[in-house]
Amino acid sequence: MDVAEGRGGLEKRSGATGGMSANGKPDAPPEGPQGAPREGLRERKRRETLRRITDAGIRLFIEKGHDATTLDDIAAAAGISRRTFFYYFKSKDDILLSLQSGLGDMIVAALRETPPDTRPLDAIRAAIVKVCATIPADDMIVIDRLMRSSPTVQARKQASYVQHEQALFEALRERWPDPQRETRLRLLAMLAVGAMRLASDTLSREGGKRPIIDLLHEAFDALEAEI
Amino acid sequence: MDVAEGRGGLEKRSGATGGMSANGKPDAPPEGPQGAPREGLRERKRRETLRRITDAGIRLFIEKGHDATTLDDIAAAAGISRRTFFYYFKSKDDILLSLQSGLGDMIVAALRETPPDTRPLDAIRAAIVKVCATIPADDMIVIDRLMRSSPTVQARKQASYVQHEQALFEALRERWPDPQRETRLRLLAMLAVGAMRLASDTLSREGGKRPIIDLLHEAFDALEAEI
DNA sequence: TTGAAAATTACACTGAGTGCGATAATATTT
DNA sequence: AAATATTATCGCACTCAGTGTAATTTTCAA
Repeated sequence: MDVAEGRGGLEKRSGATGGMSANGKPDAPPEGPQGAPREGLRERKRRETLRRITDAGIRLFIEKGHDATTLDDIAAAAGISRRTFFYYFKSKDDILLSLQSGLGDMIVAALRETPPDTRPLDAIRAAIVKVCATIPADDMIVIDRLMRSSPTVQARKQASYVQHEQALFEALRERWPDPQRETRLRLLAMLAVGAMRLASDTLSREGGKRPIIDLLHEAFDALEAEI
Repeated sequence: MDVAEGRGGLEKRSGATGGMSANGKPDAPPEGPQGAPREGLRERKRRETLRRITDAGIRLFIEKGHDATTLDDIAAAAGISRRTFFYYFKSKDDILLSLQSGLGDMIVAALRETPPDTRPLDAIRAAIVKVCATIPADDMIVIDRLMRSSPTVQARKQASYVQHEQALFEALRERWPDPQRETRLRLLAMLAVGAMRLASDTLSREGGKRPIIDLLHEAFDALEAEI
């Protein structure tokens, strides 16, 4: 019983990127032409199973703690075999990590959709705010708490911030390719990811008292004032 | 065979903090009064064993790769039982991580020994440079390469940077307690750790062509120019 | 010397993750 | 519709990391 109780949204997970992005099997649907892709039975089942695994995992992590939850528990609760679990996720930890790993790409995508004449830092801020706004605060807090309960997961989460920073930097450089400013862009990427970290930490520390958007703007304002 | 070959210093490891810093058993010697602490047989043996384990681990990681090296291999090569390994290290990965984890404390310590009238950023830079100067470049590169060969170790390494940042921030705040500047100190800690990361990455990428000190100053200069 | 503390070990156990191969479900082609 | 390919599911056996326990030996201190 490491992490227990937990209030709001839990049966209606939302911004889950899906599993196995780095593995090879799922996460690459047939993709019909366009308009009415039809989505196929297989697709639907796959996503349902993915969802069932994720929900079962999170529920059990909350109920019994991360370490005390075995893969057999999760598989049983999700109605699949232990072996099938590994068809969807590379590891137990990836249940939680998969909810975080898509962030980097989402931010980069949002950055690209930003008006052409925006200043770099404003563009980054807008992209991050836009992405974070789509994630329910309750989910964010629950996931964050669970991640803290396992050192390995926590470490991988922090490592993913480094990935985000790298991806962000590359996206920035692609858009503002002036070599003179490369260092500045690197600094901005650091700063932006730092602001995300600060906001996320504060959100968890406060238990969701203030909305993540406010915390993000606050962090950006504070750091921007010092630059 | 993930990571193979490896040139220079390997039998003469140096900046190893020792094991189990977070566990509970070793790493807390009886500590004689002062002057000639006498060091005791027990101490000496403990450190020798620690060294044997570390050297055996690193050698095997290089020879056969991180994953292909089992704890039995390491224990056998170090002349101890498998069970005794866990008396010295919490996990296989900690062999590598222990070489990194002491950095934070060393930097904080060096920061405290800095002249009283130094500017924060200069103090940080001096502290980091001082600590990094004590670590042989060859060791740094080998360790870094090994760490990259295991995703878990790599993640934990990056997580340790976050710890360093936090420790650094707290040390700074302790010395410049003005609440007005708290955000700036946080930014400086981010920046400093970022500079370390940049320098360390470049060192590995270049294979040690330029000394770490130069790279550090370069990174600090570049980032400082943008602030 | 004697008794406490620390170090070493064996043994047995849990649980994560993998390789292999079989079978069933879905999709695609003819 | 039947044949064929692809994908999903599963079981089994295996390796290996890591832990709990308890016994034994080595070092230290009184």
